[in-house]
Amino acid sequence: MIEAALQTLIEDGYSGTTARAIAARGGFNAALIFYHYGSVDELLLAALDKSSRERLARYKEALSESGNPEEIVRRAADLFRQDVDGGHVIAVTEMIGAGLSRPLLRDELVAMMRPWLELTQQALERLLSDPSLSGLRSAAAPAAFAILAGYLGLNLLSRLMPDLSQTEALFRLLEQLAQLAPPPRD
Amino acid sequence: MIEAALQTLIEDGYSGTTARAIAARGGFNAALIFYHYGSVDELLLAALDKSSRERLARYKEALSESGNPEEIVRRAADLFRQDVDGGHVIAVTEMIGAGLSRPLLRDELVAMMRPWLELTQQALERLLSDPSLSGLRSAAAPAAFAILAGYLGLNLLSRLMPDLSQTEALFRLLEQLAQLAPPPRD
Amino acid sequence: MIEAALQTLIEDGYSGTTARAIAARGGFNAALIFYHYGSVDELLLAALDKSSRERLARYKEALSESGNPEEIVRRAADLFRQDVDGGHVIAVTEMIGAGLSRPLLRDELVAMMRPWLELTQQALERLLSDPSLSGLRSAAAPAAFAILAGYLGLNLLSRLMPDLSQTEALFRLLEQLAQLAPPPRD
Amino acid sequence: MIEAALQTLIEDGYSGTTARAIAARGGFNAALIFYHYGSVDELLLAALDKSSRERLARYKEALSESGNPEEIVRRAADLFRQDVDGGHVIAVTEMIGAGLSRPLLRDELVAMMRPWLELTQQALERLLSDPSLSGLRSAAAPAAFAILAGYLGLNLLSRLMPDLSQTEALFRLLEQLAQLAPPPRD
DNA sequence: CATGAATGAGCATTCATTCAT
DNA sequence: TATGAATGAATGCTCATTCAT
Repeated sequence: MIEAALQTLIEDGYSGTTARAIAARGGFNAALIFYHYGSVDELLLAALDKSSRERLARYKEALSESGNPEEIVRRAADLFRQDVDGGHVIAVTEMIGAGLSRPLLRDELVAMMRPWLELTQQALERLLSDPSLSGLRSAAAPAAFAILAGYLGLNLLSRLMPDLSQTEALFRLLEQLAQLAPPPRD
Repeated sequence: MIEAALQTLIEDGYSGTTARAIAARGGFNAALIFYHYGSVDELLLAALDKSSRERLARYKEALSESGNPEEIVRRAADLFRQDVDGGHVIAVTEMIGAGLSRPLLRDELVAMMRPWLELTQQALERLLSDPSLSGLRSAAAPAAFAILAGYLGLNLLSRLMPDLSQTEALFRLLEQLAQLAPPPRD
Repeated sequence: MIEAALQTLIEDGYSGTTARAIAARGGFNAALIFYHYGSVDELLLAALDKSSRERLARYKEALSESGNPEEIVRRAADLFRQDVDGGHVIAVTEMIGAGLSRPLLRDELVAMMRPWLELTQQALERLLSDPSLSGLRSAAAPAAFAILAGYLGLNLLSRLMPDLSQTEALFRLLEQLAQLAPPPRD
Repeated sequence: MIEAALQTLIEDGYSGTTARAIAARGGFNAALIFYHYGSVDELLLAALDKSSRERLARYKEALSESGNPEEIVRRAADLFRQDVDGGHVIAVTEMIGAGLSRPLLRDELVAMMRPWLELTQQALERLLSDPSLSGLRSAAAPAAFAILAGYLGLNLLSRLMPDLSQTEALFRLLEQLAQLAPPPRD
């Protein structure tokens, strides 16, 4: 059910994700959605939450494994590629777009995004922990925000104009930049 | 009419931007939308196009005025702030979200985004024209793409979670980074 | 539901047979039409199909019962009178008029008319089976077509100008003509 | 204007014959229809009336020219073919279908049909004027009604199912039958 | 005469949601 | 737990008609 909701969200967009469309994809009765989740939005939120948790766990693992900055960037980029290909990012983006003008949705989405912000910020702080970079330490919070924003925006643009997408070139660029960073000490 | 459409798009999101909602805001009959534009989407596209052109012109002007990188970043940041406050970016983002699963919409939106991509890339190429940065010259295209993506993502996140927004800190960070860049020679 | 659709078609014509008009007559919600039939036209087609089948069965029975030509004509005329009074023919005619410029409708209507053409042709061939009429045998197909056309046209005209209708006189005439035909042999 | 109305009626059916559609075909402003005719239906009626008069005159001429029954049938059949091909009959039929449930339309249409009924009846009476056919003289009125009905019904069916149409075979049959009739005496 | 713009009513259709079973 | 049927409120869109110019 959650799977069907997510897939519909990814393929048909928020406005195409009707109770009937989800039910048709999942092969169950549309009324079940209301029986189990109360509303379409709540099912969508539950689906997104599950997907978010699972992916967050994988990112945590990838970032916690030791390695030099270059490797970390590469691992994160790999995960990002998987997420983009799997449509997970688009699902988040669709919900955010819809949630902007729906306070209830928004609050839930914010709660869902928070751990991502924290994870990113921690990862950055670790990268910037080298004494030579102490001047950049205060940049961790805004940079984390920017990375998350880029994560969404990049996916949005890549989907909109796949022909002009520069996402791959961008990842290679980031990997090069990461080589300039000092290796972790731990 | 275009004004009413844009405002509705900004305040109520794409799915809330119905012909009747636009008409109510603008104080005219909903049928007029179809008389003049044929469909709601076409009105929205026309509105977005107008808004996009106007803003693009202002950015072009701001970027073409001479100045060191720091000033250019500051001017661009000022424009971005205005756009975010005015909701222009959110209008684009809403349309992109909607256009993802609507090929007709998508094509028009891509055409609308292209000049922005070009403008950004040209500006970057000028910034990177200093011989000392020749190694980064090939980065202009992916970086332009990333900047546009950040432009959208940042606005999306800022709207979603205004309390956690780091946009201002980010701009200050960028201005600091810009100080490191070599000044233009011309 | 089918009943309400048919009655509305008969009384209000094709263009008056809106989902709301049908629902109002039947005392149910208009959305039900789309839930069960997908579209107004499909409901109309289903209604017409049911009516057509039922009446076809009755004609088949009436024509298969033995009797001399005069009796057969009389039985057919009786059925025709019932159909005209019940409005069944007008329902068909309205749909045909509408189907002329709607390919999908037309195909279904043609399929619905075919068995009538066949039944009429078979009945005529039986009437013309007498050796003395062998010269007319090839007339069965065009005559069947003409009879069906007359069936529709007569009803159309009778409805349009009931005061000038000569349908009854026509039936009496046909019965007289039938007396001239040789009785069946079997 | 009248031409555009007629063509639209023929090609798009009554329900497709909107003020806009007529205006688009004729290349004039839709409001003109209301300025000159008051309503779409009135324009349609005027168009039909003009067409009816013109064709009636031609039939009158064809039937009044001397000739044996066979020739008369052939001339009438030729005119019928022209009318069917030109769509004139379909225009009448569409209007009749629409007029059935619109009393105002109906009255006008009846007035328009009357001279056709009279013409047909007179032609029949002339054909039946031979003393040997005195028994059939009372058949002229119902037969005229039947012929008019067949005229409409045949065209309706021919348009609906052109592949199965037997109209041509029917005309040949009628011409053969006409050979059996006694030649006129005049 | 002619037109572009405007309007209110109406239409097919869809949707989230409810409810009896 | 699950479902088919039902409903009221929307939605995009079209239409005949009007009106100011």
